[in-house]
Amino acid sequence: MVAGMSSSTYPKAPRAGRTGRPRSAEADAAILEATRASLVELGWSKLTMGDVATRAGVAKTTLYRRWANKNELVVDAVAVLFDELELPDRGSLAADVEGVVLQFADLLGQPETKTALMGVVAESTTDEALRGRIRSAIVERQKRLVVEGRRRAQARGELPYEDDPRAAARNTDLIFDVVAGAVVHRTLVSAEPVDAEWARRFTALLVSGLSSLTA
Amino acid sequence: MVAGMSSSTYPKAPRAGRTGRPRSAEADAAILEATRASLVELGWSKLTMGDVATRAGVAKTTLYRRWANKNELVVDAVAVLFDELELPDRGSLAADVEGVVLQFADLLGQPETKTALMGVVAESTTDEALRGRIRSAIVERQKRLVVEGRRRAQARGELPYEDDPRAAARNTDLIFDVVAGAVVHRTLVSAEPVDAEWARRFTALLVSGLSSLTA
DNA sequence: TGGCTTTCGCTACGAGCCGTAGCGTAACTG
DNA sequence: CAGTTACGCTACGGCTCGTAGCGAAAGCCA
Repeated sequence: MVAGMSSSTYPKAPRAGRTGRPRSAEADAAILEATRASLVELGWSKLTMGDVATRAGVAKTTLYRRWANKNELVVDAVAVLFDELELPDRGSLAADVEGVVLQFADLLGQPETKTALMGVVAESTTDEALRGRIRSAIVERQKRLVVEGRRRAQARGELPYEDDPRAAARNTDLIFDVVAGAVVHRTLVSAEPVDAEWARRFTALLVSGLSSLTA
Repeated sequence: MVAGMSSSTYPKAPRAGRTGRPRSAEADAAILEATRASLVELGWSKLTMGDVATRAGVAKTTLYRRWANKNELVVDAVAVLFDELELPDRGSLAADVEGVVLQFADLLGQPETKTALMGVVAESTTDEALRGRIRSAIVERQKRLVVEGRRRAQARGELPYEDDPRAAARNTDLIFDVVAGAVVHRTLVSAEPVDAEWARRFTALLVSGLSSLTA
């Protein structure tokens, strides 16, 4: 847990003034927890604001004081789960890749994570604001894992240094999309498990390319 | 257009008997077309059965005679779009990969495709039957592109032959998840364009591995 | 041709959810 | 204490869902 910056930044910020009764932090936590629980049981389309309110032991109006709609609520409810991702130094580039792949797969193995992630992505295809929210809350944060992994590999001499910062950024984006995309596709579209053996074979492909598959 | 086997296999099959008024083929086409149009304008969550019926010039009850719910309808409406994917021989493994990546990116560039694909995937995380429907209608069909591409590359001497059929199948699945996953993630999650330059760099990474990125 | 079967468009309906308004009460500030 | 804001609760109009029932249309078969 490094970041922790998931402060209570609602879409609907409380009035700038400082007086009056403050919003209940317990209600915040209860609502987000109830949202995750409801996602697990009901899935994306059958999740209702009324059900979340009931589970959280909170009035429905309290939800609407904080979030304007279902999409905003679910993004916030799930974003904190991604904060758990870490990248401890496992000694080699391949070991680092394998480790983060398995870690990400565990995260996507949780029903609320995969349901919510795909749901908000689907909505974001017709909602520009939501797209930006996903990018800042999830995508940009996770890229740090790639940056860190490359930096270590370069220090070990496993990868060449990249002088042009723009090219380095492009490579970071590319690697991120390949790693995250493969795990997401394997887990959610192909609906096959990401186990240690798959992680090992994927890492070999990523590090050495197609010709390495039968080696 | 090779397959074409997207015959009118409704979830709700007409009564096995052969007598009586047949279902209107024009209505079928109009409904599926209206579904795609509605996806573009309204997105996944705001698409309603009544709206689709109105657009198609058809009674709402006619929809429910064919499809039990929104998920089934959308899967069928979008599945045919994937039939357009081809894999012409472009002379080399790299060229074949680049070609199919750009082709797949074009497909995902259509609003109805990305909205529908992510929407049904999200629903499939809590719907086993829908998951199977996606696998058979989309995943398994597209894998043929990978099989064909590998076969050609082996014939050219670009890739070694694989004796063990089980290992070959595992490699096919792996490559499929990496290619499709990267394109989907780049397009929908990172929300960045898949252009010719990205396709070229992705192909280099896939064929030769991480160390090739700065070459 | 007539009889049988199934689909069609149409209308109507109960049920459920959405998002908001209004009220009295609770909590915190100066 | 007065002022301000959040809270729980109730109620509401509006929309969508999925189904039922009707008469008419469109096929098949004797």
